[in-house]
Formats: sequence, C-alpha cells, structure tokens
Amino acid sequence: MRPRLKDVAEHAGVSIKTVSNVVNGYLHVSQDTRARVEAAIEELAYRPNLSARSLRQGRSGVIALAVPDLSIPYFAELATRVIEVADLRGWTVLIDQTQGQRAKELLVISGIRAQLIDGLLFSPLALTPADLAARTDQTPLVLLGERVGRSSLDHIAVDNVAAAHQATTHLLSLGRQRIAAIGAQRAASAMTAKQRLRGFRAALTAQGLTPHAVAHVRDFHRSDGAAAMAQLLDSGTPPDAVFCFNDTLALGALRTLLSRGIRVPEDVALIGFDDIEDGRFSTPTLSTIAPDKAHIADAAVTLLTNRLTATPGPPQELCAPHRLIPRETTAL
Amino acid sequence: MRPRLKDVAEHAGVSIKTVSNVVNGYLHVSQDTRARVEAAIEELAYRPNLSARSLRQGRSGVIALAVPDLSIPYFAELATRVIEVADLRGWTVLIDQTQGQRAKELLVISGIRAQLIDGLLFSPLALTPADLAARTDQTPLVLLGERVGRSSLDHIAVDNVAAAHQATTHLLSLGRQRIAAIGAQRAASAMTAKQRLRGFRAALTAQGLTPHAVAHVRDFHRSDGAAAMAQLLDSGTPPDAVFCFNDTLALGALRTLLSRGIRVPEDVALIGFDDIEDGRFSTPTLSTIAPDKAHIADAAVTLLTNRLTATPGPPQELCAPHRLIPRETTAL
DNA sequence: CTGTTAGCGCCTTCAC
DNA sequence: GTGAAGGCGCTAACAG
Repeated sequence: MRPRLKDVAEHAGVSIKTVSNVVNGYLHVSQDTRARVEAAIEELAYRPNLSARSLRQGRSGVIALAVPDLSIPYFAELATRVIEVADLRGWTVLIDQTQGQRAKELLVISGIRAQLIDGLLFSPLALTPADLAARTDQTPLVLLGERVGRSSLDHIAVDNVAAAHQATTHLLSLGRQRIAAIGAQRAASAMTAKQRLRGFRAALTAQGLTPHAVAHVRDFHRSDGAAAMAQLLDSGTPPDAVFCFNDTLALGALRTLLSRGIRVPEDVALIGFDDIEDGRFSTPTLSTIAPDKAHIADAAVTLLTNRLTATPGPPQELCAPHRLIPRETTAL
Repeated sequence: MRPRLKDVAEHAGVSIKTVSNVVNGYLHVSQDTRARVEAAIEELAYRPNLSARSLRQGRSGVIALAVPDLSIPYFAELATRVIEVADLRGWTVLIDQTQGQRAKELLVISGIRAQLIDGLLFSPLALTPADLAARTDQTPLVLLGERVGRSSLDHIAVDNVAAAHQATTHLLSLGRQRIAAIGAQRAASAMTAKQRLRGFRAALTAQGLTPHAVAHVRDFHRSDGAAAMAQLLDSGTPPDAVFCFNDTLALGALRTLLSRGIRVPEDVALIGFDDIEDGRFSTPTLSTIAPDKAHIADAAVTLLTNRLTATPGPPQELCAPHRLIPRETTAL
C-alpha cells in the first residue's frame, strides 16, 4: 500500500496538516519540524495522491491537446512546444488524436474528460460552427488554427490569407506567370485551405493574373502532394511555380517533380507552409512560410491559463506572427 | 456548478446507486428506469467526475508516455501508434518530454505523477542501470527501446545488433568496400548507438573488412548527420557507403552529399534506420531498416495492461520484428 | 506555529 | 432491482 499523509504524520510525530503544509511548501513551519517531516517523506517514499488532490481542489493540473495526428510534422512540432510551455507553468499535457474525424472531434468537446482535465487546446479539422456552438461542456477551450465560423471562443492562429498572399507574391517576384496551387479542399469545414486559397487568388488578381491551376487534395500529406503534382503535370501546360498549402504537400510535390527530371526551381519554383524541419534538409531546401510555433504554443497556454484563473472576459482572437523563408526551391 | 450523481438521481427520481449503475453499464436496471436516468443525464449534461472515480477506484485510466522529444519523427510516429492502441483499450495518454536529460528522466521515474497515471511507458536516453535499479516508485513501468543494463523490467525493442548487421550486409551486397557509420555516441548510457555499432562492426568483420570510418554524433538529428558527413568527406578518402544509425542522421548526411554534387547511390550508398515518413519522399528515397512500430506500441501497451491487471510475473523482454527496406539510396 | 474536522464525488458493501 | 451509508486521500476552514 502506498503511504498516505497520515502515515507520514505518524512517522514524523506531527499532524496531517503539518505534513500537508510541508508538501505544499507553506512557510509557517519551523525548521526543525520541516526537517523531520521531510525525512519521513523520504523514508516512506511518500508521493501525494494526485487524484485525491484533484478531487479536493477541483483542478487537476492536466490539460488536453487535441490534434489530428502527431505523425504529421506540424502537429508534432506544435505539440512539442505546447508540452514545453505547459510544463514551465506546471501543467501536464494529455494528447487526443482525432484523425480529423468529426465523430472524434465531437467527443473531444463533449466533456468526455470532465474533471480529469482543467482545459482543452484544440485544433479541429472537421467541426462545423454549429458543432462548436452546440457545445454544452464548460471546460475552458482554446482553438488553435482557423476560427471555425463566428464562434465566440478563445483562439490563436496565423493570418492565413496574408501569409498565402505573401507566399504567392514571392513566386510572382521570381517572374513566374503560370502559378498553380496545391491543397484546396471541398469540405465546408476546411477553413485553412479556404483561407490560403483566398490569399493565393488575391495575390494573383492584384497582378492581373489568374491561377494556372488549383489542385484539390483529400489530406495535407506527402502522398497527396505527390499525386496532385502528377495530375498537374499530366494535364496540359505545366506550371512554372506552385504554392503548396503546407510543407508536406510541397515535399510530396517536390518528389514528383524531381523523379520526372523536372528541375526545381529552374523549371518549377515551389513554396510550402509551416516550416517543418524536413524542409530545411531536403534537396533543394524548401522555401516556406514559417508560423511562429513557439508563439502559438505560448499564447494558447496563456489564453487557457487566463480562462482558468482570471476573471471571465470576452473571447480573445489572437494572431500569431509568420515570416517568409526563401530557400532553394525559389532561389533564382 | 457541475451536476453530480446525486443531482441526476433526484432529477430522475431514483437513487444514486441506480444512476451509477446506468453510467457504468451494469445490467440489472429495468428498461424504464434506465431510460429515465439517461434522459436526466442528457438533460443535465451530466459527466462523471473522473478525479473522484479515480480516487475511489484507485486507478485513473491514464498512462504516461515519456519520450525525448515529439519533434523527432520516430518518437512522433511511435506516440501516434501508442495513443491509438491505448485509446482502443480505454486508456488516455499523457506525454512527458525528457529531452534526453538525465534530470528529467529521473523525475519521470520518481513517481512525480503518482495516482494520476496508472502506468508508464518510457523511452530513456540518459539513465544508467543504477538509476533504474534505485527506483522506489511502484508505478508499473515498461521500457521502450534498449534495455538499460540488466534491469528486471518489462521491455520491448527491436534487435538492434541483428538489424544493424542486416543494414551493413545490404551495403556489402552492393559491392561496396569503404563502409562508414554515422551515429556512434560516447555516453555510457547510449545503448542504441552501441548496439547498432556492434552489429555494424560484426557484419564487416564477417567479410574480413574493417570500418572505413565511424563518425560520432551528439544527437540523432538531421544537423548532426549533415555535420558528420561533411567531416567524413573532409578527412581523407570518402566512403562509398554509409550506415546511418537513424533516418534523420541519414537525411542530414544525404543533404551534405547532394549539396556537394556527390551522387547517391552511384558514388555513395546510404542506409538509415527507423523508416520515418520523410525517407519515403526524399530524392533519392532512403533505404532503411523498418522497426514494426505498430507492433512495438501494441506490445508496450499490452505489457502495461498485463502488469495492471494480471498476476505479477517475471519481467518480460520482448523483441519487435524489423525488416530491410531497400530504396533508391542503395539501388544499383 | 500546529491540530481537528468536514467534505470534494464517486463506487462498493450491505440491506431491503 | 433499488436504496443508504461509508470512506478513498487530500486540503480548507477553523481552533488553539
């Protein structure tokens, strides 16, 4: 049996409360008593029962991070940051993977982890505004990535329209004219793809151009990018530049181009989005838009912390910085 | 205030026990009563308090997965699998990142999460056998990856020596003679590197050869692989084949080779270890040893589940399957 | 500065 | 098939 507070108290010859005071770092304990209690804790290898503490205090110190899939580099890198930041602030992070499936995403916001988690960081893919609006669970929630409709929820994301505009403008600055996009999605909930597509179109329109082509994908995976690029190449005039809506799509597209002997960037320039580690070591290295992931993670945890401690205020919509990182796939 | 079991009971006009029976799916509840209770649960949006349940039952349904860093693709892919498998068996997974730092790894096995987690899956990097032997916490623990000394702990890993032998033999089968390794590590705790080095040496010795070179690295990151390859190329005769102790090292090495105009595999053949997604889309695609990650994740969760439910038996040492996947970096 | 008491919400035991 | 009572281990409130 694990030792309890009571056991430590008996062992040290003090009351339960005193042990509790020592464990929780309260000040008003004499040097001598403290030392005796600490010795008893050490000797019995006492560890506080976090379930009991959580029940008593009404908070567990655990938050959940719900993402589509950790094997997607962007989410893995984001999770890394979130866990780091959370750890610094004394939170423990539990991970839920939704695979972007609406059923699983609904479960995540249904309060399935009631009183196990104090708050939830959530990057939804399939939820509709109605789904979020219909939520009854009261667990504080912060959305990462696109706002899902006009939800009145805390939220942190990059400005996708502006970033996509910037990526496209970068391709235009190379003198390219036949600019295609890879990554459009038909689902009504695919806000990220829609916003990046909007920025892409706007940048072209500003120069009096129209998209050379817009390839749709199912997911943002390498294989989708590879297939989409193959399709672009097989149907009519090839593009001379492509904006891929994320880096994994771009790396898949790059693979297709190189395997067909098409030179990058000479024949086709390429830019992605996310700045994942892979793109810094591909050949050629991948130009990209880098969202400030550390900022996103930090802001997300901060928003949640505020919801849990500060007075309730209106939902916050924060915008994380991003920057263009030109690399070899757009080097002249 | 969140509704409690008692509130639901009053609302439905039954006792607490009956509601509890419904919530926990017990059978002996009449159809009618069950329906009334379910309606009340729905109406009040009742969710069981998991902290209270956990305190009462002595188990939380949460396990921890402790890995060095989720932004390392191998661990991200492993975590994905672990979370999936755990979810299927009703476990929730919480992640601890150690950065391979001994202090953090010690914290992980110190029982810091006592009674919050029911068990721990742990992939240590820096711990010594003595550290593990000195552990006092009783939380069931399963080690992933190399055995740390002769610890009597549950454990699942691939046979690194055999796998490294196989990778090296594959390079030899191409007729290469000047075969180098990248990934040796000096730390006494670096069991993975030591075992792969052993398999590498053994395969060469079996053919009457000696290593052309053995490059040491600090971490198994792309940048370490790139730097190590640069060093190999700058010091004497270049190798004609290289076994990198993991895929990220190999992708870093590949970057260095290609950026110097060295042809892969014509001039230098390359093989990695882990079979991460990136290697399937690099140009050229990366030959590798693929550990069966799904098997590892499944076995790990199974070992832990057994510890938590079955009678205590001797620690199990399981070996996960692996296979050689030849791709373009070793294609003749 | 230290001790006592009550109760967080749930599930299990024992009645009925 | 359902109801009542007690306690899991902890901390807050209140004494002393």
